[in-house]
Amino acid sequence: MPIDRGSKKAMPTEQETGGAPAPKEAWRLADEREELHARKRRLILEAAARAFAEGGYHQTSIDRIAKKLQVTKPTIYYYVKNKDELLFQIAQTVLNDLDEELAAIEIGNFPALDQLKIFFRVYAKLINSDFGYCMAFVSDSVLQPVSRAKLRRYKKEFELRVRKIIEEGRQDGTLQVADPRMFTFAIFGAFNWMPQWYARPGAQTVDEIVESFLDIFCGNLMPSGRGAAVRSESGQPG
Amino acid sequence: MPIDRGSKKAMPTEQETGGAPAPKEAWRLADEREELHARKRRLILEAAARAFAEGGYHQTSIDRIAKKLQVTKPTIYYYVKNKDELLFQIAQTVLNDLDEELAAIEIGNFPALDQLKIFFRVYAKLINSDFGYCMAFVSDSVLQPVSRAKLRRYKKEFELRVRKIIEEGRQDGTLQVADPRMFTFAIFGAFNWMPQWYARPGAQTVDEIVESFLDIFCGNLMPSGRGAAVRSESGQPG
DNA sequence: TGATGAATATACCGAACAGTAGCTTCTGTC
DNA sequence: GACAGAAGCTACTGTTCGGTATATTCATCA
Repeated sequence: MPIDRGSKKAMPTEQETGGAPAPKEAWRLADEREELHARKRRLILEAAARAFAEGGYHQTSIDRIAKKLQVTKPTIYYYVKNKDELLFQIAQTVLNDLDEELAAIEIGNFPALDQLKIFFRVYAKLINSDFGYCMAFVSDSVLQPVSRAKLRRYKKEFELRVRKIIEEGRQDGTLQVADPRMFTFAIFGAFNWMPQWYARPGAQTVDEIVESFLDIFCGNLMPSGRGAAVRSESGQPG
Repeated sequence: MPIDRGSKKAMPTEQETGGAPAPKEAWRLADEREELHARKRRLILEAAARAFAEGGYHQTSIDRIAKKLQVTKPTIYYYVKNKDELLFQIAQTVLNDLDEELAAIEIGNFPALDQLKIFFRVYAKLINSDFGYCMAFVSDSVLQPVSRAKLRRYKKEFELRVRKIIEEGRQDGTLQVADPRMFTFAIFGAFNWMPQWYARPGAQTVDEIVESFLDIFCGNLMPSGRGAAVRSESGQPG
């Protein structure tokens, strides 16, 4: 019976078993094992995400994912409870990443407009990855109601945080926005749709596209001709 | 053996069979039958579109669609060749509708900006219907390569026609657009994403949302008070 | 060296479902 | 009223696939 995989790291805070302390060596090995486990789990998620993004959730069998990793189906099930779970974990991973990024942005005390731009540069990268694609396109309607509701709540929370930035931008006058709610939907829609038309090693890089989009939405019109989309603000916080 | 359902109406131009002409009555009845057939076929497509939109393509069995229509599965297959075909027909119907609308718009000699607005008012309605949703979200990756390629070509053609309108708008100065291609992607993305967040009988009507979006993209400042989204190029701070 | 348990494999089950064969029924025609 | 063909049904097939029971391998440890 496999142990509970839910707990993140289970860092053993000294010997819980009051008796003789297990040798350090044992703990180290246990940790390594756990890390290896986490790493393999991650590999599975990655293979799944790629497969889902390429062929769709239902057209992708667990067997196929297993074959890609050169293992067998039960091995997958050793690391993941369900096919659903697979998808759910993928989406959650993305949302966690996004959460961290957004938190960092919120802390750094930039002007709202800059916050928005920084956020969508990150967001565009993510949404064009296999993970991001799964989160945006695959996740809904496939999951169990509970997981679905959870993800929706999470997504909604995001949208609100971004909307808040937009509202700030409107108040300090750096963003000309009539209806922040609609604006949020529009800009998310535009970015979310990217993977539908953007071919990976296309003529344009993701970054170039992002700048174009930010131009469109944030009204940064270039005074002179082409490509004056100067990234005025400094780089990422960090 | 059922007759070929591909031909649209098969209007019998007088008696093809050189012999005795069939009585008019017979033709009339045949036409009625054919019309009834087409109508039923349409009902099937509608039921399918609704089911696909609600539950996803793969989660929807033909049996389920049949049950909704209070018939049995083989009946569906009497009208449609494949499950694929079902989806393909749905998408094609939408694209045909869109084609007609766009053609009408192109003919009427409006200014580009107006053309764009008229188009997206129609488009938003469509994309929020079951048919439109299926076209935008379900169709890809599910279909056979041939059908898929066909739809893609069709969609691409559209995008180009709309882009052309946008380019005209740029040239006559009614649209401030730096990169028409990117602008096209952005605006389509925003609209395509609508059904992901818009709840049918929501606080806002589709029309209201469309106007908000057109505001955002086409800089249509509303005369009354708030948020005069004057999109004349306000440079970026810094 | 034998015990333990993690990690992977083999082999299978049962359900769901697309699609079909072939029978029946109903309607208009001759 | 016999025929033809459209329209629909019951009952079945074949396959795919998620998921599992169970065996096997292998490293760690006592």
